[in-house]
Amino acid sequence: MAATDWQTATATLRLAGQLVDGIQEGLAARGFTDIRPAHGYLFAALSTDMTTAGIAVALGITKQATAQLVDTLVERGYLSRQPDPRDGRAHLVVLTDRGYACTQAAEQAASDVVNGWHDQVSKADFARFSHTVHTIAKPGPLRPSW
Amino acid sequence: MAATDWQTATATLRLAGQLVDGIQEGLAARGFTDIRPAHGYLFAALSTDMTTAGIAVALGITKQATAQLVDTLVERGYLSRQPDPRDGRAHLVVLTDRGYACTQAAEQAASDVVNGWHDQVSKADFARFSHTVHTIAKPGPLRPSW
DNA sequence: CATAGTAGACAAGTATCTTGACTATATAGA
DNA sequence: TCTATATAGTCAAGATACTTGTCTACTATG
Repeated sequence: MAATDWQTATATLRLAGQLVDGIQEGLAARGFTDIRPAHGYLFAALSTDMTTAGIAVALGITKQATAQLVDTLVERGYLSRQPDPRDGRAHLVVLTDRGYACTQAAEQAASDVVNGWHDQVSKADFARFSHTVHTIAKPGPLRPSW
Repeated sequence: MAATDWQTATATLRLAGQLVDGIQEGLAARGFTDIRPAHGYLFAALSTDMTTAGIAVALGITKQATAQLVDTLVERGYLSRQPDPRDGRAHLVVLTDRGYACTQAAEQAASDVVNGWHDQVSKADFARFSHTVHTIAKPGPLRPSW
């Protein structure tokens, strides 16, 4: 029996929810208990030498919301703000060692979850699934699902 | 080049986010502009003759949070509360006509998004994708991704 | 050098949850 | 039947993750 589009949609949403929960649990198991999913999305958007405004664009949220998340992560020792040598108004947001360790742990936790998927279907099915997801998920900001 | 597990994970999260955004836009296009994703999750959890407490279990959130969402949807004309003939403490939450129309619109909007996926890959790839998603997404509450 | 644009901070408000405490009703056991 | 316990729902307060609006300091353009 073929699944309806609606069933495919809800299964996709459940899968994403379970992935987020799995990453969250994996981070907690690795000692990062003060990180929430929203912080993970920020980490994922972070590349080198980004300003708050740049992160806001990458995340698709406002500068103010970004600044609040960055504030929290600076307080908790995951990020620091450095003056931008090329712009007196701006600060560059950089990962601390702890922040880098956290991103590594998050990637491992995500990998563990995806490996669990791998074990439930054939190698060929998983490869097709992965390929299809990459094909149909448009590039763009990685944001919370609301 | 095979994608890493991390890339598969992030693509899955982007896909889910785009699905939620698409449903949201589809609902707005059909005239339901005062519905938010959290309300959609509640609609999805709703079957006939459910109490607030039952919905809370189905959604995986507290009774209080459920009651607040139901309050909002009653105010906006999507739901009504009826006394439960079998339990003097309880109220049955039922869809109004408008609420039913909204769930239909949401399913159509979701279907439109999934059809967009369909068009980007072969029929066989989509069928495998759909099957794999159903296999690896564990049953359980359909909740927001954080 | 004047003007317009951008980075970020400050303040207030909204949506979606949480925990804790409470009332009213239901149910199960002595 | 009476009592103890569990459950449905409400009220209140607080946390998190956003929003809009406003403002200052600095940059860039012409």
